[in-house]
Amino acid sequence: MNNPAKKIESQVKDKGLIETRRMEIVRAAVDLFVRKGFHKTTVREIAREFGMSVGTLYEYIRTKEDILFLVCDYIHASVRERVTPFLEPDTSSSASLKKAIDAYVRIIDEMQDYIVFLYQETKSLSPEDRKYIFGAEVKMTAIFEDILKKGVVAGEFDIPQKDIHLIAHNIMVLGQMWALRRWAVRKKYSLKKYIDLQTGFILSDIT
Amino acid sequence: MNNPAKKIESQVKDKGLIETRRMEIVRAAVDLFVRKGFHKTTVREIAREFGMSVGTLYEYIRTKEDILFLVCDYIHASVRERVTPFLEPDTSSSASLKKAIDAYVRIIDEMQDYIVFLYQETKSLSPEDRKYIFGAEVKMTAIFEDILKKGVVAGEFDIPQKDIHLIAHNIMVLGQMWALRRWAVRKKYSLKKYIDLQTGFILSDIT
Amino acid sequence: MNNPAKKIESQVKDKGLIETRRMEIVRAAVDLFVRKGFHKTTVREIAREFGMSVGTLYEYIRTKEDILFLVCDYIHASVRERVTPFLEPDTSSSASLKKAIDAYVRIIDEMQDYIVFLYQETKSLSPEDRKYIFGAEVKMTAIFEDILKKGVVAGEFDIPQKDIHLIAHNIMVLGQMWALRRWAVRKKYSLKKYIDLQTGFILSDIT
Amino acid sequence: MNNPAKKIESQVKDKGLIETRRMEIVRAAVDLFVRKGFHKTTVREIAREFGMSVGTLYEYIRTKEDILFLVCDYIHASVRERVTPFLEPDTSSSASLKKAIDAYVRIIDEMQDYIVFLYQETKSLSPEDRKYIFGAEVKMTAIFEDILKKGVVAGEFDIPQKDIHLIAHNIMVLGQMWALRRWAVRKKYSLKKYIDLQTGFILSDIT
DNA sequence: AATGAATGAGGGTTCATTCAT
DNA sequence: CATGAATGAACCCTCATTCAT
Repeated sequence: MNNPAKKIESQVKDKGLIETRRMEIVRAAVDLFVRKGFHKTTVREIAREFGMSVGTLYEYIRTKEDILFLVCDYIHASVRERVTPFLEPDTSSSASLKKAIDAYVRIIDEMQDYIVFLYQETKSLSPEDRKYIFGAEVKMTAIFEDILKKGVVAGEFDIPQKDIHLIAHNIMVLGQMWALRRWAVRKKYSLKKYIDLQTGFILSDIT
Repeated sequence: MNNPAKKIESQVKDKGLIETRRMEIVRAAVDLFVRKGFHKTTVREIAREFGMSVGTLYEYIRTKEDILFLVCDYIHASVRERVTPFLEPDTSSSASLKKAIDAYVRIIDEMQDYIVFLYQETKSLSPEDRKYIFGAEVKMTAIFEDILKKGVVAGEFDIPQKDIHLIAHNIMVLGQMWALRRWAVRKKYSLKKYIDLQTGFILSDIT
Repeated sequence: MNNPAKKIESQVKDKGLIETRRMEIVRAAVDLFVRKGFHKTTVREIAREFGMSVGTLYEYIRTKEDILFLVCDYIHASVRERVTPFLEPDTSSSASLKKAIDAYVRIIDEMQDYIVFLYQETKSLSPEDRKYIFGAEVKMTAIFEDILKKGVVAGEFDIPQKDIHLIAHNIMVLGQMWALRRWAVRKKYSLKKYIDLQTGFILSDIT
Repeated sequence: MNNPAKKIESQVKDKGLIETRRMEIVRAAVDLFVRKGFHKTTVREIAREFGMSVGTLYEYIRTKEDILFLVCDYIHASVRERVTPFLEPDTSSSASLKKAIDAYVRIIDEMQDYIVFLYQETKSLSPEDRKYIFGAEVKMTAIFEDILKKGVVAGEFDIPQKDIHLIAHNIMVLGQMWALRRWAVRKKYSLKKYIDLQTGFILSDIT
């Protein structure tokens, strides 16, 4: 999928195999982590899910926290990867924005457990890894910043240069909110309704 | 401060003493939790900070998770308690709302570590306790719903009945975002600027 | 017995209890270590021998290496303690020396397994602890240096000042040799014969 | 170099190759062992140093302990091999002895780390292997016994038949002491001075 | 003959909780 | 009510050895 900047050491030499196995590890771990939390998931459980022995698991990582990093990175990359196809310019800037927000929130809807997990366990990463993950969040935010900027240039959006950053963050948060506050928001609003309303609010802020 | 609906069992009979001691426990635990996370904080450490023995600590709680619950409850109660004084009706509904948001975000700013903690560790609570904590969040949200409703009744705000709920949540989130995304938002905006901008967006949505 | 300069941290507060328990730990560990070697002895085994749980064991030490240190210290202290009574000045310097060597070698004979162990496992100590243990060896050597010096002062021994140190070491080694090379030396010499011969050699060097 | 009496099984048929490879293994392992100790050195590390895979390594040995045996044997053989050239009879028995001791201690000085290692890790060998290594020590001791016996026969040394054995051991120990007690002895004596003094003591015992 | 990924038993250590005093 | 020593299950991780390729 992607190649984390951070290099995790491995006993195994075959690069391709490392890639494959790590993907398997992530897939095994992510659901366990989401269901039980990072701390309550055992390395043994991951290995079992992974379908291999603990020993083999440790051939591909150094510590349990490496798995957490791999998982966090995977989630972020997945979101970005899945949003990307919906980012081609549309008939108008607001159409582009609408489409992007729509795709983004729908993807979050599908990955809600993962998003919640990300919010909760990022803090268990080492400062260094945490920084890397924040970097991924920044990149994601930049996607919306770009659309907004283009809209301003096109004369379609009316936003002071300085506020663009904040609105991009607001869009990010509005998406995450669908996952983080699902216990409340879902009771009253369907996904479609939620997207419509929130998109409306954003557009009213910038036009 | 407040009396958690949920009754945590205790070996001790004296109700007043229970109250006092639990407050001490919370104060000892909260900083430890915030600094190191729930899982990485040991009961021993809490007892040491608490100034009493582990044995005594366990006279007032049943499990480590009880402490987590107590702490979560305490944080929530603190926010609500500190916001309340700023809720008296002002000259206009929008003035009331502005004042409430301002107070709310400023309090979050002061308690940012606690807010972040809440987001991260609530999941470690038992489903029952988690529900209780969500209830507290609902109550908090209701504060903003009330103000919005009053503004609608007063003819000052123009919001479909159904959207009020969402906007109240948006306000809640805008506050928490100041804590949760501080690593990004703070680089560009001062607290005052942030409040001004976000309040502006909310008002533009409802007037 | 003695109070190691080095303070090993403990979870337990009662100083007396620490002393008692550590003595029990040492006694449990020493035979296991001697029989199986340090690395092949499990902390679990020590605990079982100790008659308590692993948890309890770890209340009194920090790491397995702490046990090794305790054991090494104990062995050294035992030898010194048991030699001391035989160190009162006798009718002549050579009588004193003979008595001291005799006592020393006989004690080594009784503690031979321990002595061999000391030679083999000291290297597993941290540099700091190793230095401490060497210090004990130096003190022991000083006992013989003292006797030799007194004999020189008394005009009974004829040794250049500079050589005293080496002869003291030779005496130390002659004792340890009885333990370290028992597989060879014992086949040919009884303990008494060994002591007589070696004492003779030492005396012929210095008179 | 030499051919251990003990036959270590091997998957490989080619005898010459076995010999060569085992020599490489020893050379790879010996420094690792000396530096980190037997238990703290992993087979993986040895293979890496050896420049081949673990699999290949295991073609030439059965267990990690086989490597230890090979290394111990190698060290012993090295000492004996290097001492041998200095064993031709000299003008007199005491000249021969002096030359032998001098060579022996100098070689120990050069191989001090190895000697210390031998003392510390021999116990990790199987009883059978240990016996073999002791045999090597016996052979080495016999070298000095021979010189002493010749001196007695020549009428140059005056030692009761029975004591020869012990003196030979004393010479062995005096050499090893230079390595084992280097932390103490070296502070006061140069190698040359040490040899002179100790040789003097030995000669005074036997003439 | 050479490789190196796979194995899994077992090691040291931690820590929430209990209970005798 | 208070204490803190005792417990032991459970955790993360290592590493000698094997075996399919």
